[in-house]
Amino acid sequence: MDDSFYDQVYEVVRLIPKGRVTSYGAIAKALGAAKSSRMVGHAMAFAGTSKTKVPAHRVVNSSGLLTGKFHFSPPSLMQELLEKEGVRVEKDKVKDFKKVFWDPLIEI
DNA sequence: AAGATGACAGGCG
DNA sequence: CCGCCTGCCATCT
Repeated sequence: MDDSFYDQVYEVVRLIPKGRVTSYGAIAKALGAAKSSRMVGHAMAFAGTSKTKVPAHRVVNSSGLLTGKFHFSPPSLMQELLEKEGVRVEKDKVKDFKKVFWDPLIEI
């Protein structure tokens, strides 16, 4: 569980600048596995248990929806962290998603 | 080895 | 605009 697919995801997520968010599909694409978007999400679930600290709260689905907020403790933590970083969140959705969206393909 | 699962994505009604 | 179904792929039991 170290040099696995998840580790690749963590690296990308860790590169996400503060106040920015990205989508699972974008990360999957950056890893060269656009169809493995689900694996990205699964990797995030392990992010909290993984040795490496991963800002999973900066990762949302393609609609900017905080799908995995329930995996946080408390679930509201995800939204709070985002707002604290300057990301507007409304109804579990990222406001101005296009503005705060960070494309790993461009950075990497 | 086979089946079930999942923080998704895209398409359809 | 919202909700449901299917596809995809890696991991786990």
